[in-house]
Amino acid sequence: MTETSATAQGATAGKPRTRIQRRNRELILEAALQVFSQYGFRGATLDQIAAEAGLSKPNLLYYFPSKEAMHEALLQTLLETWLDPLRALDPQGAPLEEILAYVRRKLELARDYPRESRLFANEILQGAPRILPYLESDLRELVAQTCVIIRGWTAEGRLAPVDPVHLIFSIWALTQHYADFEVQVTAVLGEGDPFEAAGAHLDVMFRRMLTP
Amino acid sequence: MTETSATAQGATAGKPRTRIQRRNRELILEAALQVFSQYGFRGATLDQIAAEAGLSKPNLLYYFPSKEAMHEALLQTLLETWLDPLRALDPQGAPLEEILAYVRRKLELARDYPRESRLFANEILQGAPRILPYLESDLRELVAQTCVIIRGWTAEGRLAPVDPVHLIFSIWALTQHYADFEVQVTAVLGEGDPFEAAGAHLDVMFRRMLTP
DNA sequence: ATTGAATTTGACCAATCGGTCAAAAGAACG
DNA sequence: CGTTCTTTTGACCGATTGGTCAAATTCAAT
Repeated sequence: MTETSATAQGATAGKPRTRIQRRNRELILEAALQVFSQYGFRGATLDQIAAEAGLSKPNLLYYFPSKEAMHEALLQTLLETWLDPLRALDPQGAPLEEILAYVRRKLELARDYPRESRLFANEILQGAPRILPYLESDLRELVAQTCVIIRGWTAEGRLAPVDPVHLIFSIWALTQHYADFEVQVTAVLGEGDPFEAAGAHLDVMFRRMLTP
Repeated sequence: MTETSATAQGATAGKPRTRIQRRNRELILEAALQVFSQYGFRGATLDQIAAEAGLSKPNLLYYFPSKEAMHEALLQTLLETWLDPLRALDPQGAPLEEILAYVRRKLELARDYPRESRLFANEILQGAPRILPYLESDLRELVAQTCVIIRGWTAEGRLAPVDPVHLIFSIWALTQHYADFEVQVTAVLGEGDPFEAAGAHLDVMFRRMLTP
């Protein structure tokens, strides 16, 4: 009672309860990802997302209070999973193999979740208005920790001397490029999966760069 | 006479004649670059561009027939200058130094014209609807030619064996990353110019990668 | 100063934007 | 079956979108 707005009760706060809620939220987020990743937040429209999801516009707003809420939901789940591979770097492991595994995992992400990569790219291009605080706190801290690990490896002579931060930037740039600039890559390369050749290329390159 | 629309006569077709036309077209393109590079074509609005340029919206449309015309004008001048450095690769030069010079020049472009880089990134992210034909023809051809040069160098043993196309992709990815993801880079790095350290880093990395 | 062209703008337009709401339609359960 | 809660939607809202247009202003050259 009290004040029940038109919004789904279980949808906004707490987890979705019924299976139809789960299904439709999934449908909407999938469609929103498709549209946001291509046109960015401002360039995307609710009508587009609604059409893509096969739902009516008011129905979208029954599950999410606003366009921004959809975007935030996507960014949140993205950030959670996006940087996990970096956290998986094991200081005890073999340095070169650890980094190569990270590169491989990151390239897999670009191949399997290119839209998520583009969603992130769009957000950054627009000045990261919604995730800047996160970048300056959590991400920055995570990078700093990883740099300690890398510096340790180089100090032990198990890794060629490298600027650790820019090494990380390099990995991000090289792997995400194949997702974010996929159109350009395939336009230049023609048909065929670019990721296989890219994987081999990156493996060789990083091996040369980092072998002591 | 005949049919003079409200559009500037010398502005649409041919080069701008009066200095006030030159100045205002410049003002508009500058503002349009600012807005388009941040929000992409769909996310940008004429009111935003008008405000940025300090002109009224109808005045914008006096110099350009449409929003799309502004975007096209920007993309065209961009494409002309963007790939010149690649054309400057000299098959007679020292392979490693030629490539390093290209990397340096590309990084300078990212530092001095980050908005142009982001404009391009936005266009690609949206599926390159306006420049795909160019990518599939001119760019593809240029890359193919460059690959011949690189393959020649490796065949002569003056360059470590590399997949030439993916080497080019790597250069693009690494240099443009500092322009397109500038917000993220500075968020992680804190204040200070990232380009100096990036330049040193890339120099070392590519030297290791490509020294036979 | 006057004229004729170039430039600027306020008012306006149809279409689309994100979002609201009451009412209809569908499920769930006795 | 009827009832209650959930889900869906058509109609609608004010604001903003890209773009038009006639009138007003400024400019350049006599």
